[in-house]
Amino acid sequence: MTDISFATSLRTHQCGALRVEHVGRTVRLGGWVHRARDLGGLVFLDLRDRAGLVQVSFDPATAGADACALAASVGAESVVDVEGVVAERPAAMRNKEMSTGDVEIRATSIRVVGPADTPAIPVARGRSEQLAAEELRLKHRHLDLRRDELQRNLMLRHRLLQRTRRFLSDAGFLEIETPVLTKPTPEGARDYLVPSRVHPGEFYALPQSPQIYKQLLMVSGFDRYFQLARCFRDEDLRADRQPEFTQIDVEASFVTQDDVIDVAEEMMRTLWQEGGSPFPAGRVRRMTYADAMERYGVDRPDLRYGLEIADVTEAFRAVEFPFTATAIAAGGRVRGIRIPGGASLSRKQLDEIDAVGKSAGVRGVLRVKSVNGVVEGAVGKALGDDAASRLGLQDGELGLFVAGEDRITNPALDRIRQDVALRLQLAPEGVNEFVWVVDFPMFERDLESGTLSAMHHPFTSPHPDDVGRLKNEPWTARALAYDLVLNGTELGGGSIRISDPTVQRSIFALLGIDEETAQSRFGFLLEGLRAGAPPHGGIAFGFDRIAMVLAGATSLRDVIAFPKTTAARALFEGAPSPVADGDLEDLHITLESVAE
RNA sequence: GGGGCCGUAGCUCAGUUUGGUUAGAGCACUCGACUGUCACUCGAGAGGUCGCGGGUUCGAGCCCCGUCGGCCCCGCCA
Repeated sequence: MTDISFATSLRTHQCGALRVEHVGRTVRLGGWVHRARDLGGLVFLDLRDRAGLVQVSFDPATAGADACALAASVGAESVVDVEGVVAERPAAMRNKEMSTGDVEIRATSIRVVGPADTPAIPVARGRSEQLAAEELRLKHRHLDLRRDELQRNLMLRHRLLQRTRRFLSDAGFLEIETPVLTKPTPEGARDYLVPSRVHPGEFYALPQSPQIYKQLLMVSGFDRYFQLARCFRDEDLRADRQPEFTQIDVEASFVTQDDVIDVAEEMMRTLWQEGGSPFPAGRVRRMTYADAMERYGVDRPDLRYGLEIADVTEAFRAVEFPFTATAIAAGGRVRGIRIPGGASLSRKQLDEIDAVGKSAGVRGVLRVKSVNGVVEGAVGKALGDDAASRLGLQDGELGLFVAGEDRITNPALDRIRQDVALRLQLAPEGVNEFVWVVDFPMFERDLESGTLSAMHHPFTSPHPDDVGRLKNEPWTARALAYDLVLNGTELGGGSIRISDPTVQRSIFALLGIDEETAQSRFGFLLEGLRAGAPPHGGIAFGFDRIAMVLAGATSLRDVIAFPKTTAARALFEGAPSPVADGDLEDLHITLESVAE
């Protein structure tokens, strides 16, 4: 790191940056009063800035009685201007828990330059004291952001942003900004709409992603593009979902899937290094979507632990066993996971796991224990003496099986698998298991209506081997689409795009978008593709999620300076809020009564 | 749209099971004492629309209905 001077006209050093090497220097500091200790004659203030804490001592002999009195009376979180001398602390008075704990400032003067009200929520907190309720922390965000944890998170976020820019810029990618006021897209998530004042009845939309713009930049010849793009989606929120969020948006021309994956993987490796978290050596493994669904029941498998899904349909096929018979007869399968050491799960825990399965849609979870090579109970009776081997159960293993169609059992097995891993603490600490999931299907098919929708987005190129399937069985066609998954969380995804306007039209047709609709919604893209489009593709990463993972946070709110609540409210600034009638008139908007 | 948990002093919580005198504790705050503390210590004090509205009851922080807000999850998020 380069040595930056934080000295200004009003201070010589940062509080938290003082060390033994500064001993003897006369310093002037500005900072927040973190905590005060008034011993009567002596007064100690812990002074805080973004670099950390430093102890300032006030002795009547050096600072004078007035300065001591002022130091004793200044309220927590006030900003003070202190002058003094850096002194080495006697051995017995050092504080090993402070990075500045070998020194203190012997103050000669103090001024209160920013007096503070008693803080609504505490900033300085004792070791065992609870954090204030998140509602209050969001309401008084300026105070909450003073806490060490959030300071560190936002400083990490800054470093990750800079590292991303440097990595991509060094790799020849150009940072190009795209509009925030853009065109509504009926596909995908709900748009945030912005009314136009000069065009009555017409609206802009905030972008869900810069997808079409970045493709047009490829058409324009900008080869390699990136953007730390703000995106907006008006959908219900979760701990890992905010209505506005930041994507690392990347697109490149004359590339294949492997080219995109190579760059993206190297970028992730760089960011994990910046975040100080281990990134596995060598190439990130790849798994097909079909494989992920078969072995883990999801398209974003957590590979920190085993518990792979096994198909035991054959063991039950010729057996009269009510739990499985109807499912098999209906063309379903019997699948489940085998848990080494699963015998330690209590009856109550197994009932809870059963409830997890049921809430995910299966009729129940079959529990099978192998003890001394023998499977007891109804399953043992039905399958016979070799039940354990037919189910692949090692001695002492517990099998949890469900029966039915894959589309039901996959999500159930996924949840059961995660639930068991959590109970048995199977995911090792500090381990990062990355995996590229590739060969996603082109489409999702609604079973009732038979309509197709794009799995990734409607500009995704079909897999060259599956183009022939588009005509008669498009729902079996794979796409050139890929996701990067870490420990069961999707970090980002992308695809090779369609660069041939004819292909794009045929995909629109499959999605039920007729020529006229395609023209009105995506005309500018189609026109671009007709103007000579290079083969291109890209990827987008959820930057906030990456920051969250690397900060060790459990909520996106802890890595965003001013986040929204789960109801998409901003408690600090109070948005959204009603506006004056006149403002609405200008926008040609009349409200229906919202009073009710 | 649905399910779950939560809302009592500035903050964190107890009190709600089984309705009953004046709603408690720790921290913070105010005042006082204290010259080596570092979550300083000690003494005293102040501080409450029990989220809000309605209902049941002789009586509601506690029971019922509604509502607002926060968090977690399902649906949703091309």
